Amino acid sequence: MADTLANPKPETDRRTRILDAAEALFSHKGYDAVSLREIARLADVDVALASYHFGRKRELFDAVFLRRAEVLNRMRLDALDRAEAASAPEPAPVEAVIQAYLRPLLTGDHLAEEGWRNYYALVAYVNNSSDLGGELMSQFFDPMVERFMAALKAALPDARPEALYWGYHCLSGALTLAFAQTGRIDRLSRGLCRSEDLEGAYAHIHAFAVGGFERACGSRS
Amino acid sequence: MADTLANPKPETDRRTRILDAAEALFSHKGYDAVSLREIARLADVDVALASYHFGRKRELFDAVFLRRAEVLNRMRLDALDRAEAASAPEPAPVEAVIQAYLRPLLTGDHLAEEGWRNYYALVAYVNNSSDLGGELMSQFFDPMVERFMAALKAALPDARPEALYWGYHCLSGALTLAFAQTGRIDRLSRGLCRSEDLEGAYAHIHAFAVGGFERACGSRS
DNA sequence: GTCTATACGGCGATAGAC
DNA sequence: GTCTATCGCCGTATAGAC
Repeated sequence: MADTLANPKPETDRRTRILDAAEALFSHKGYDAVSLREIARLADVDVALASYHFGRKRELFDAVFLRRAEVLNRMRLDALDRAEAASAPEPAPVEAVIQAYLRPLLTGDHLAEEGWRNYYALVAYVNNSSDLGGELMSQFFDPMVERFMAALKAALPDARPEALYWGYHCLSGALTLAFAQTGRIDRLSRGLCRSEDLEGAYAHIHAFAVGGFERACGSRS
Repeated sequence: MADTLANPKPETDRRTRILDAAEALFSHKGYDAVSLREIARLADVDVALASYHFGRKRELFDAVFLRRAEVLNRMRLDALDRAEAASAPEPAPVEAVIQAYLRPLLTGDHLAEEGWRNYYALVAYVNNSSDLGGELMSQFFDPMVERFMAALKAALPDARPEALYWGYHCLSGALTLAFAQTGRIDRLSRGLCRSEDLEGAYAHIHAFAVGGFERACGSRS
């Protein structure tokens, strides 16, 4: 269609600049503390351009939230596929399922990018928001989560279904609190643990969740 | 001092009405989405009265946060005292420590009160807020938490200290996500679990946390 | 002390002109 | 696609009534 390829660096799309600016601001200050003017200023575009591209403020927020959610879902589902393939025809063990859920997010090169750090803080904010949390998280993540629930059920066949759902709830809460990187664990541990160190947190959260699922969901392994 | 006792119901203090209104609004909409005018309207007082009693908006927020934090801290510390007394001279086992942390909050008559429900949602919001979370939670809860960390350390003497702090992080994340009552688990479980059912959640979160600490913190029990 | 009425400077969201 | 104008609400300060 377009022959705009002539321009080697298509000038970092103004639309993308708006998304980036919105992501950075929303993640640090939450939804309501951020204004469209502020986003426009940071993106170096006119105020009204955000509305032109995305509609209302809330729709811009959703667009920000969606953009990287799709990437995360793919990373996790790929990891789950690999874990299931590795143990086939047996179901993947609970350690491997939880690893597939956590590891693609808590380790890897993308952690160095500020955009991803920002996005994680945004997910933390949304997940624990009593008015946005249920709706947005379900909308963007639950199809992926349902595959993990099935894998957990296969790994823990003796579990009562409620225990599996509450187990996922605990895992989700632990992970997203880490995403918030509030610095609280730094203070509590007097510097021994650092909330910026998501890679270091991975092993701890993984071990905790495995132990939690095994105890709460009645593994007889 | 005062002989205002003559009035049987001292008309529900305007100051308290402001706190109640602020709590209800902050907990449902977060900090920035709420205006002082809205709070005053709900409390049926003049706008300026909030400033008169509490100063800046942020100071009102802190007052709301503090009011019930003190009650929670006392409930938990009393429960921990009882658990330690019950197992003396041995240290309280990890099950009992986690029970003392969770049970006073997740069970009891106060759960029927809307004010407490609102407050829990507020704690969920604050704990996962990347800018308020570290500061506010540490300020109001960490002295209490440090006694629990000591009890956990005594119960799990083989644990590495980092593992204990990350274990607490996981427990805190799981609990505060439950506080948010987002309705997400209802959707994910297709009605099998209900996020309003904090009493029902208690046993699941307790079991998960005990298993998590035992695995991640190397109990050899 | 406790409370009300009002005023001020500022900014965000949106509609409509260009 | 871009910008300008408008409108209403925001947090806060203050002067003074009870």
